Amino acid sequence: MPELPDVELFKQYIDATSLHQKIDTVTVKNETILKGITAGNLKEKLEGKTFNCSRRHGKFLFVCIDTTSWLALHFGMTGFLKYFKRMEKESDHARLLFSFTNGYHLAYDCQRMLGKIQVIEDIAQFIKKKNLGPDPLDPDFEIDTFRRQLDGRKGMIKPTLMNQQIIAGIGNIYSDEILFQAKIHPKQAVSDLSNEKIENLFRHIRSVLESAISYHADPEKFPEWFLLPHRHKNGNCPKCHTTIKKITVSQRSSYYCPNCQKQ
DNA sequence: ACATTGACCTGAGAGC
DNA sequence: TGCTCTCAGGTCAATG
Repeated sequence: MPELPDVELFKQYIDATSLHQKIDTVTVKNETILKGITAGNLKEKLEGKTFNCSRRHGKFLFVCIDTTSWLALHFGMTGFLKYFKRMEKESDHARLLFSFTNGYHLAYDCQRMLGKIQVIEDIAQFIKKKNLGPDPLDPDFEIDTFRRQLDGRKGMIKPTLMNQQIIAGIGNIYSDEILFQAKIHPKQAVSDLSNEKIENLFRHIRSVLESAISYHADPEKFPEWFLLPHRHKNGNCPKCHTTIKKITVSQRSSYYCPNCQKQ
């Protein structure tokens, strides 16, 4: 689930539920999701503190603890957050639990444990160290930046869009949606894209991600012209009704319309 | 420097 | 019912 739109919604969720609440206890249920910090040190670092603000870059969510530290959350393939009061409402794979003094809890749930939580000192430094590309919803991300990022690339467009070092936040699902809206075949070589195609692609990156957030990243609420609700076996293209095709592109399944997205 | 591959995890669902 | 196999929206290190 967690690509940029999902993580943006997690941010809104944490802002609406967990900011400005005193953390009473931190329970680490599975230490594998911690990176660079032990359960004991994390407890020590957080208990008695308050989450004051949050930020997002690509698929990372940052929650500030104090002036010199942030909690950096990554959700892997199956991570999400859940805020609840009664313990029987706790989700099945809660790996980390923040219990606030108001009696509520915030769980970090991650079934496959591919997500990671760490404590960092500086977001800009973290982004630089990971070599993350620009966030496509950042107002400073403009067409010229995008062109520069694609310059010299020889690979296929889909894996390029999913490369976090080129643009941060797009995964398997939304790359399919963006390419569908931009009418580009997932295997199209980046070097073969015309200027016009690149501009069009740039526009669709923003519009798809923004729309997805506004529809709560829920395929059931997506408008009819989205590919996502039809992105399955025997699905039909919402534009021309051709049967959606499934292929493998760099080891990930890709769905596209063979009529609208010609190579 | 860039592109591609396999490994890392767990569990749901399909097929037998 | 129970077993096995495949697949899943993530990255990362190692290889060509």
